[in-house]
Amino acid sequence: MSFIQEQRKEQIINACIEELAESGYENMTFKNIAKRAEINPSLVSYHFKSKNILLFALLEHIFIHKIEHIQQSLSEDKPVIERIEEYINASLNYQRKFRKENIAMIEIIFNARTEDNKAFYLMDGDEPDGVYLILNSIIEEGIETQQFKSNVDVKILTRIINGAIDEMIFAPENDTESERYGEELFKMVKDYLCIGGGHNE
Amino acid sequence: MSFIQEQRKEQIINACIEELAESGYENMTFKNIAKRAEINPSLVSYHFKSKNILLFALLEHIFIHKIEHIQQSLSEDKPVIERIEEYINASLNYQRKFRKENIAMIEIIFNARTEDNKAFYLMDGDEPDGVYLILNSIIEEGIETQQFKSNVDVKILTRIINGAIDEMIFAPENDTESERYGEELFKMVKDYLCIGGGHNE
DNA sequence: ACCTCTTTTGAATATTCATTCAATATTTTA
DNA sequence: TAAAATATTGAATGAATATTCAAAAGAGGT
Repeated sequence: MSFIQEQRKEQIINACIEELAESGYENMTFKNIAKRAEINPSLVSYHFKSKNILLFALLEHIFIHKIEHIQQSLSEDKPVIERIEEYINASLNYQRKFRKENIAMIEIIFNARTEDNKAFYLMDGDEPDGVYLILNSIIEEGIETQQFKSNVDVKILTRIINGAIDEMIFAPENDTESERYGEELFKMVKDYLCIGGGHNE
Repeated sequence: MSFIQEQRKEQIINACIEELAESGYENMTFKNIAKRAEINPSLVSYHFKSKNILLFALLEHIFIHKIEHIQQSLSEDKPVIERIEEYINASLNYQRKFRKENIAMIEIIFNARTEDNKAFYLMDGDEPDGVYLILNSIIEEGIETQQFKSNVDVKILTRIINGAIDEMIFAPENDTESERYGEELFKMVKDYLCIGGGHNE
């Protein structure tokens, strides 16, 4: 792919993110995207053969961006439980710092549909992916190295944590609230997860 | 309002719920609604002056339905902590039993926008409402009666619990999984919430 | 049976959308 | 520099949309 193509595609994708964050999915039309990118609407069609192709590219772009952000926040050498804390904080941090990307992601996931009309958010991959995969493997490592209780259900805990994190979307955009939220969530998870936290094994 | 109007409106609302659950927001057109209800598209316009009026009516209908379902599942006399358990189970139960209504609700909340283009899911009421309000007051009662720790942040905990519950949407529709999920979530909350659960107060 | 109000229809309107295409401009290659 | 490939434009197409409206059908009361 030529340099100019790369550049145009990124320009279009950025315009999409802004349009989505500001005006929502139903205003993410080729016309509005083009206006924001200061190009001709047909050019969007030219670079992305169809709207669905554009949506998939957009989603992948944001996914990678988010995963990278979280990965970078995780240390290698610290105890596993601390990496859980880092994961929670990094996720909440992403929501604040990259609110546009985060909202754009939500807009797509809950609005877009495949060609056979299946909602993105209801697609059931049996294997965890994306950020789910990261958290999953941290917890699994904790169990294997006997730092976490052996009877923990990884899938369930992953879901609970990510669900709690995602819910912060609805909260007002306030840094201190978000930090406290992370602290409390982590406290809760730690006691549940760590040996000697009050549970029967 | 005449009897026939009541009846028609309910018929239209039910058609909407089915259309939303089956085909999603962008297929919830007057034409499709009418086809499902076996009436003329203009008749939908006649009963609901605009699409947004229909959306609000629809949302209210489902909210009330959900709140009633949860309220009915809560006992009056049991200890507060058990009502938390009931709340969690009733919420998860609703998601399974009334999946159509639940998905319809999500479709609206994440897709619909006010006339000044504000997303429903990003509207910030400062006061909690709906199911948030129910859980909020249960926790508050527990704190006041000193059954729960005094330093618990009600808003944060409410958000964590509801977030974890909502995330189960993404799970495969499996009753046993959902029940186990509720059990684990409750375990976690109970230890966090109850005096003698391992925390400093 | 007649009148009035409500309900329902079918057609018409105006708008918006993604996509296509031929024509033009720009860049790359030889 | 000439030729070829790529990038960009503006106009056109066809399909789908919410909403309006005049007319028809139906119901209830007198």
